[in-house]
Amino acid sequence: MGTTQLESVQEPKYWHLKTVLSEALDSDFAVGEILPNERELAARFGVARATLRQALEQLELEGRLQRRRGVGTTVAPPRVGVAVSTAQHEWTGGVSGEAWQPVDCTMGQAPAAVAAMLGTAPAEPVHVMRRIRDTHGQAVAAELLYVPASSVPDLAALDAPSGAFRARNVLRELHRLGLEGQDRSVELGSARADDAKELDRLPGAPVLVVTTRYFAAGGTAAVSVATYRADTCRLTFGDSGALEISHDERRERRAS
Amino acid sequence: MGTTQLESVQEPKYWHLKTVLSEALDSDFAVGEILPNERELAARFGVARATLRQALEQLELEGRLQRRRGVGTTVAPPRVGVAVSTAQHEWTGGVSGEAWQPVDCTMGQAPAAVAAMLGTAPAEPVHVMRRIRDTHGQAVAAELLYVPASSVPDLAALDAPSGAFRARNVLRELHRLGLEGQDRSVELGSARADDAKELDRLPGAPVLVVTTRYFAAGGTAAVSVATYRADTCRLTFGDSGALEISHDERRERRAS
DNA sequence: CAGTGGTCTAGACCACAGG
DNA sequence: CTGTGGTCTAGACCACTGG
Repeated sequence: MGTTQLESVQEPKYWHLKTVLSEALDSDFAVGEILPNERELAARFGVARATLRQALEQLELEGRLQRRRGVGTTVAPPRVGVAVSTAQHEWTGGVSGEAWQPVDCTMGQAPAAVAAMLGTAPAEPVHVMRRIRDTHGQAVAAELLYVPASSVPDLAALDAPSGAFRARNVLRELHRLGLEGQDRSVELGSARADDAKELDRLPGAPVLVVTTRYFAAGGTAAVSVATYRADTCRLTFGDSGALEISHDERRERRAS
Repeated sequence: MGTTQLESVQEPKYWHLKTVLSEALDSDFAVGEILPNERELAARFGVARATLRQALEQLELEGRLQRRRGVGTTVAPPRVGVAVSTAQHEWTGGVSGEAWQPVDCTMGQAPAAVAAMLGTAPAEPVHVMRRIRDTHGQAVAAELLYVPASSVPDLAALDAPSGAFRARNVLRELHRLGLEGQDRSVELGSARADDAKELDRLPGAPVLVVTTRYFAAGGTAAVSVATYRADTCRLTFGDSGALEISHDERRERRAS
């Protein structure tokens, strides 16, 4: 039977669907526009809702769509370039109220993996600081910063026991140490419940986990574990924090 | 310990399952060990296979599991740290046969977004080079390197029209230019069919897309789009390419 | 309240790896 | 060939958002 170039090779339906939807997004939809609901779309394409959802999930993973329960599916704006500076910006950021905003700071214990990086015993008390990073009014990252008590020995004992005030004091002490270098890694993860809440996502949402080791005074002074929303963020490194690639083409970079 | 009572809040089953499995992986399984098959596991936990799969997908996303059609589900080794050097290593890597291994090189046309970064017209001919990066005998990344013809004017016209030989010649010419700087971004993506094949994954598999702009001679000499397997890789930056974080840092952090 | 996306079920068949 | 994970279906109910 000379099947007339039927589409049904062995490409999964959801994959083909994703392609079709992707092209439709490029041509027929504007950023922020809401799509028909899932049942409607599934019916329109003649597939089960689960299959349609598989395609939508992929597109959301790629930052093309945004889905919110009770609301609907909207066309996502291009990913935001977020600078993960090679410099000391975020180190002092909490102090100057720049990118990172301290939320809380308590004494606690570092997870085993973090303790290993700090070179401390797992039971050694550390300051555990919570910081949030905003961009354009949107929370894009949640961080846990682990600072061994031994890194900031001069912290006044009469400090507030916790809270944003204490956070600023810890950061100030860290800043006085100076920063000799840092060491960073990026990997894919899924948001824990607490991070998800800060980032306004559901638990399990894909995130980029940036682990940074800060060196000062000949040792590891602190370790930061920052989780960035993978759907909306593009991490940028290096000199110019304004790389411009995404699903949308735009000239930038005038030879000024 | 048996099932206690207050487990049944409104935590999704797959989320709870994931937690249980994760702990089981830590305590009862060795790296490389194969798990019972999905139907068996689903029955054992009293859930539908689809629900069990949702938990497995999360664990695979976090690099804890590896699943292969026709084979089974195995416990994954810790993610391998892959250095995304801040230096010129990979620039010359293809020449010295270091990390990146050139596979092919043809004349072609850059995608619109890449052309924008190159500052060239979308129709301008560019060398499109394919490179693969291996670590411990495993392909961890596939790259497309776009080099405008104008960046390597001295390339002999009598070169091979394509292939790995031509790739090396283009890299040699690039190397002669010298490297003034670079600009990098990392974002989450899903593997295209061709990349997936090189990386021995299924299309749509999660990848970390590293886009690098190389500056030389006062302009953008080349653009690289490298896709790293997100399940097995942890990208490292900075001085020491040997960050030591092991796996998960689950931090339940329950407010009293 | 009605409508949305999120979760879950109990099946079915397919593509692939391996003996 | 058998057994595995991958895809797909047609339902159901739940949790959340908004008016």
